[in-house]
Amino acid sequence: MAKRGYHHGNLRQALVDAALELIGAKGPTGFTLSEAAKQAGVTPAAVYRHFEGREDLIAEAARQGYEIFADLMEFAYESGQPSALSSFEATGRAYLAFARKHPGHYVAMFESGISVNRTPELAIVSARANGVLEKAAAALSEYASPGKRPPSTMFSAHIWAMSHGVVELFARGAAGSRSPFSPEELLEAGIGIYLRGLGLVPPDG
Amino acid sequence: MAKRGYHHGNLRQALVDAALELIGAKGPTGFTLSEAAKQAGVTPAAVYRHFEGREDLIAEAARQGYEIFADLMEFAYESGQPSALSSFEATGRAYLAFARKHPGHYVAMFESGISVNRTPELAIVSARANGVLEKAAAALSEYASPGKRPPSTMFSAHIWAMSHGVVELFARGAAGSRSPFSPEELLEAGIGIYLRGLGLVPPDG
DNA sequence: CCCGAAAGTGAAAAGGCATAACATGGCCAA
DNA sequence: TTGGCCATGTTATGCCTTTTCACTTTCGGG
Repeated sequence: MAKRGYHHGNLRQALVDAALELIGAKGPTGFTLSEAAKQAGVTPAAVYRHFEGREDLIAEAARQGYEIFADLMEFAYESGQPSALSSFEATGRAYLAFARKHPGHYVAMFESGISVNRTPELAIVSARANGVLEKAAAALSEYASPGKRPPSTMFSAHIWAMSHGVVELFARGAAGSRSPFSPEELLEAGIGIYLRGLGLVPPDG
Repeated sequence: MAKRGYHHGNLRQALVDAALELIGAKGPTGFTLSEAAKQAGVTPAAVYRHFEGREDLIAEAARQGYEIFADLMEFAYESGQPSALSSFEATGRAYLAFARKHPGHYVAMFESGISVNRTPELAIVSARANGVLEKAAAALSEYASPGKRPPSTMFSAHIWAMSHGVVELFARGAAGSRSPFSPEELLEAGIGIYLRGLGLVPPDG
């Protein structure tokens, strides 16, 4: 697996790994194709044997991120079964956990400026991640009175939006720069209030 | 005002305007200092008579954005008075409206990677915008039963997070790429459910 | 009127992206 | 075993961007 001699052996993935590390450390702007190449022990031109360019490399990093993300969501969903509520809450927590444990992937996915519609592959895997949350929302939604519940796609969109907003505004950047609360308690409380609004959790203290 | 001869007359603001236009059109990555200079009818080196560099120019664009944003929030707040609820809802809507009407400013503020703690000025004006939302949240919060309401700073953080999440995920990028709902109805419904969770609006249909 | 400082120019260094022509060596087939 | 194909990497090159430095032009106050 190590680069023995002229041919690297596994350059494509080595470049993705280098990109992830650099993007996680210095942001999508600080990341340069040249530095990723150097880190992989190769000249910048070699990158073009495996990717169409800088953007394409970032897109592949994002794709792998969505793959991991979808897997995590599915695992969280299973862990919460058979309770619809605990399944849902587990998937909600998975979002923040993913952002924390995979900063490079997270930034490539949500802060690098690449569109999810850039390639069909990216759209598909992103839809898979989205699908898990929607499934969890749909199952939980059954327990709400039909009169006041929104469509489950809207339900999941709300949860995704709040999760994303909490991560972007309060979990990234200078620590706690914008709020005295930890992102975890912020998100937990926010989702709790939202679910109470749907009548899905009891209005206790 | 027009650039008559050697001296421009108003280059600093002309550069900011060019930057805003370019950032709004091609994203923070697509924006280059050189192109902004060209658009202002000046060589790239001239930029350094007014800004420390590329980042500083973006930061100034963001600062002006926060200024407009804070003004909008304050105006929305006043418009809703004396009702705490309508004041609050107006400020919520102002977020999305701002993102729609000032894409360049919005991107410079939230997608360019500049930190709000970059300069004291930026931190102050951002705190001013934040303060309006917090004030609206605090006023409305009075009507919630003391037992189940969160601190008003958390309240406003939730609203800000959901607004930001909706804009980022559903209002920007390929239109409607991730949801069949318009950002406006998504946000309106989401905030409505959240407020119901706090017992601040009646649980009607 | 004149002279100093503010504001813009031109040139050049350093570095990134991208392409093209060239080099290497792994692997398959005869 | 050996010859050659072609995937993979390198070197060379062009163009663009950021940033700095020395130089020039103009404005405005004494």
